[in-house]
Amino acid sequence: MAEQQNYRAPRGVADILPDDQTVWNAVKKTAINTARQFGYQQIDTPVFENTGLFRRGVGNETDIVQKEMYSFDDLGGESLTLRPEGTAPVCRSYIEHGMHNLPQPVRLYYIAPMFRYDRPQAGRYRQHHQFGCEAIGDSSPTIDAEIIEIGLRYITALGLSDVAVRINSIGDSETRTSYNDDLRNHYAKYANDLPKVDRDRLERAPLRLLDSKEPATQKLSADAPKSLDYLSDEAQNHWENLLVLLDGLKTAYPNFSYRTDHTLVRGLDYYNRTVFEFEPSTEGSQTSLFGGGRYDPLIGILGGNETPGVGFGSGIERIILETQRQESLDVAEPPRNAVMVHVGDNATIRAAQLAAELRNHGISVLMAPAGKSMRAQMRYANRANASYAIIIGNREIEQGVAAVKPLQFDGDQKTLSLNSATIANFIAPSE
RNA sequence: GUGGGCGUAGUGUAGCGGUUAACACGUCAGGUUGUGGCCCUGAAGAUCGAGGGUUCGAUUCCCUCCGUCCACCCCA
Repeated sequence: MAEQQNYRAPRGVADILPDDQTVWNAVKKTAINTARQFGYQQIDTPVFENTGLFRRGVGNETDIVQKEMYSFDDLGGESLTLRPEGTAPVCRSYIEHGMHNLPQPVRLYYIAPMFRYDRPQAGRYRQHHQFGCEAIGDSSPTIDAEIIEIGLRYITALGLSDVAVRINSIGDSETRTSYNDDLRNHYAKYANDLPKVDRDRLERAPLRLLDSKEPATQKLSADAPKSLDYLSDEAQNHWENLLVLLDGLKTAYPNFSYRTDHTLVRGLDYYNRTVFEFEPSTEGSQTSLFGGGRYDPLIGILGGNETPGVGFGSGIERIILETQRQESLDVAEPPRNAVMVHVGDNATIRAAQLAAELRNHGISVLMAPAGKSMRAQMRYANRANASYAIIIGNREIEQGVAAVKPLQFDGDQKTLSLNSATIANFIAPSE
């Protein structure tokens, strides 16, 4: 009666299969080590939050909030949203747990799934994972530089090269208004020449005209007013100090260079002053590997005391794509210690017992499939990438021994007494 | 949300308006007496993405949907 349904993963989401896990783990480990090297501590926030957190935090007019959120009402009628980005939740947690009582700045990192209802394509998924860092409670440009340095170190540790760093300062909210007005006036003079996508943006988000991909608009952007010319004295000072600090990084990172780009703006409302983006110099569209900036207004917007913050997010999937494109990561699954080859009911029972004892010695042991021929089990051991085959048949049971055969290197098969300590001693423990 | 390419066994591919849809890898089983990797033999595995249409007949042509990839949008 019921139609048979073949389920597939929903659009834009993916399984991370066992063969993918080695790369994933290598990248995550690199991320964690890098963050720790800068004194950042891990934080995990819930996968869903109250919808209002993102409406207020990310900004109600942003594309993320307008059309990309997975929002739903729970059974109690509460509107919840699958986390589309990591900064607002971390700031919520900072406020909720009174982290202003900790030594400032509070340095936090996370590796977590993010959800955005978006049309999938290479490097863009409805569920993707971000490695992110947030430094909250310090307005000094040294922290801006630190956040960018984490990116450099991360990219370097992954063996990636040809990654371009662009930075800009979009100023403070006080100066942004007059900047936006001037920007709007600049483009408005040529409004009739603008493509309609950009004409729409003119009112709504003039900043976005700056990074428009439309050639007609780009031509106008070249001599558009620059946010850097509108900085308050304080923001100007912050910006200049940041550049000095970044120049200072060149001794530790000889290949590091950056470019200030007055067309760099970001799509989340909470940013002020410093914004930056890392992208590979190779062609492609979904290229932003690492991006972020300063968000001094955010904690206040979310109801906390005015507290400065700066951070970044970096997409794990995109990083993996890039390491594969550059073949910069050489990851291989290490061999397993041993596969237990056992023929005969008594041998199987004894082999299972021995395997359990060997695991007490820290050895990883895989049972070959029971009831199959010895040849089949040996083939299994080979495919399992095992260092040793431990062979137990009726002959071994009678003599109280086990045959131990090295599979990964040349060497003779040894007959050892059927004793876990003896065998464990012969096989090097996993660590 | 817009535009374009693609959709054949687990994976990667071939194929053609017409009888049993091919190949490689992988899987499973063998290659005599209990031992892997190479090699050899055999087997299983595909309603040719789904639905509809054109046709005597479609996996092959057309439409819709779904998925995927690319570009836009946006962003990580």
